[in-house]
Amino acid sequence: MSYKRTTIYDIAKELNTTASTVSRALNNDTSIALNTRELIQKTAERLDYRQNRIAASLRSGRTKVIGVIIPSAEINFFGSVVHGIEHIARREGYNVLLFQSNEQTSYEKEGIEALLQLRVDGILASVAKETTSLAHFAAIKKRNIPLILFDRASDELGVPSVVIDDFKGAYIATEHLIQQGYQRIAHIAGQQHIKIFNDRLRGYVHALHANGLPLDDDLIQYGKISIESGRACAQQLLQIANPPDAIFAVEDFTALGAMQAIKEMGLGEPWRIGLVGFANEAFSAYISPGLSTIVQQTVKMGEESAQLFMNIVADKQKMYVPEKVILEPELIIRDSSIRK
Amino acid sequence: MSYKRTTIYDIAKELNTTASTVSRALNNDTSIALNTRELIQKTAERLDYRQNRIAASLRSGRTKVIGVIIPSAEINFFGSVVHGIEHIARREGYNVLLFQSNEQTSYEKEGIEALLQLRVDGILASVAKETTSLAHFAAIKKRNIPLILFDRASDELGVPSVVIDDFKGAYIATEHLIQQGYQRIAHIAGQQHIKIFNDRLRGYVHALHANGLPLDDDLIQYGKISIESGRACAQQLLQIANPPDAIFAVEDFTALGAMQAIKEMGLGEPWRIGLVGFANEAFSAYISPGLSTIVQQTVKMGEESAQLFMNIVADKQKMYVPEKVILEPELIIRDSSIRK
DNA sequence: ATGAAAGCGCTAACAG
DNA sequence: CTGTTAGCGCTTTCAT
Repeated sequence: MSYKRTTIYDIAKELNTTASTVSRALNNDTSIALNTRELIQKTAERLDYRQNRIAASLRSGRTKVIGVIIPSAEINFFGSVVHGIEHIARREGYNVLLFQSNEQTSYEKEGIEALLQLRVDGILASVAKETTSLAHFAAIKKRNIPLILFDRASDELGVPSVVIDDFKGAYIATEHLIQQGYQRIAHIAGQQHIKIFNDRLRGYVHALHANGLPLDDDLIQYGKISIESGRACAQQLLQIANPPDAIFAVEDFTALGAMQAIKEMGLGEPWRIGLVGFANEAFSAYISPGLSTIVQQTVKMGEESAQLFMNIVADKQKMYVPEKVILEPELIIRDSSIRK
Repeated sequence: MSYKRTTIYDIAKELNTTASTVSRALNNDTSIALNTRELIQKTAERLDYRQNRIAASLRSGRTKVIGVIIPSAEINFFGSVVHGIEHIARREGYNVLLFQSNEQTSYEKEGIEALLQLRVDGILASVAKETTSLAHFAAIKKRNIPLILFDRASDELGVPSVVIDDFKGAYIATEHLIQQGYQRIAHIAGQQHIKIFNDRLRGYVHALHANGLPLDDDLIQYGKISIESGRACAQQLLQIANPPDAIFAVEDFTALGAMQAIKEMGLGEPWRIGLVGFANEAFSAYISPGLSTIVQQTVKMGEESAQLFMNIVADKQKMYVPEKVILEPELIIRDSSIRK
């Protein structure tokens, strides 16, 4: 007693018409008389019909599915971006197929491979940290599948992208510390092969220059996006002969590690060492002291990415004139950087 | 100059053989001679061939895609569960299609509809908070598509499920507070139409009984999973004539709100009012005092869910003898519940 | 406004 | 071990 799926032929038979008429009616083709259209749609519902999109895709060549590759759904940032993508996708009748690369190039390749096999209509991606060569992404472009990069983007491929102005974010974070009266501001930097982390380093340097503060190499530690790395880098920084009185960390997790180090080293009231992070992770508002940080317009980022895709679908031309959307970062001031 | 995709016919023509041989070779069918198999595979690679899974699915009736419906990817818990699902799915050659219901029944229905249209081979889902009737899930079962529920499950549908032993989690959380010497332990409960929240309430009540403590209705506040609700409920509790000396909150966000209320009301050292949450959210380890809480085996939950699906695929029978996997919760003790 | 017919690319009987 | 053939369910030209 296996369940027999209703097809357009069943509906056609029921109503003494043909599959093509049924197909047209269900797609609301205006060349079908309104009353037959309505009759067919009602019958479809009665028979619990559901379009077989596999068959439709095979025939039409379009799947109405967008593939999205993110490093990890567990990072709040990407979760919100996906929300934004889904918002626009849903509105335009697309479904979103999500892939996590776990920051690994091998998974990233697998994901691209799978999405290409599934014949998704487009791919939106944020590059894994481990990834250095973008050759596997070039394969997407080669096949004329629209590709949009967000956040961890690159100009190398010549595809549209949506990014935050990381330079500016770092700049305003650093400048905020300067305005609070901190004098020796350190920076815990991220992996420099990743553009956004390099942008943040440069933003930091520029803010110092613009405000007449000297750049001291001893005040820059190269770490990673992790609590452990943040703690280790902060310990290094606070041990030097002429230690910093504030730290701008490349990311909130790094900042959290730094905060733990500051507390552990018993350097007095937390604000003694000013601290600003980047990303506004879920925990940043809840720790004490609250962590000052840079908010990124994550949902907007997703929406803009999806919109760029829709633009390409509407006008293939656009793929070849890659648009670049740059979103504004914003500073959230919490207790970790308020000097008393 | 549009890109022409390579098909098995192109490969067949190239090698003077037929599509079926090519198809078999690419699927590593051992009935094809090893050398022809290798030759075909090499040629496929050379021609940059990628299987059209749309066509394969249409023909075979299987898509090798599992649909997963979660309330939100932004909740850490579900992010990890998805990791677990992907782990098993990948191993078995399946892809995972993720849908977020945003805790809304309407999106949940849309998601199910979309997944059914896409003819996914199975659906794994966690029910939205807003959802009261499971009729739309019944539609999946009716179509003989394997359905597995995880975490927010229900026995009503008679489908396999994977859940945490919430009763036990609440029990050990409460008992831990008792063992620390707290005497008047309050509970901030969640929405009672959701089974897991009711289980937690019952676990709390049982632990009191088992340890000879009286049950006081004044010590139970009904709230929601949110910081605001946690704060409001805690304020209520701490204002009564004979206030509690400890609180077991239904979830970490609720506990966080309660912690804020305790701090704001200036009730002395944080541990004066013992506090335990549930879920081990990302922030719980980082706030101060660190929040004691119940860890759930999230990745395991995903793996078990996917495994249940694989079992059904291997043996259709299983769907009708719904298995239920119950995972053990574990207590993490942090400063918020250590009495000095 | 509707019907007839072809075919998207693949898999799977069946045949040999 | 390989080839022949049919068809999954839909869309879409072409015809009427």
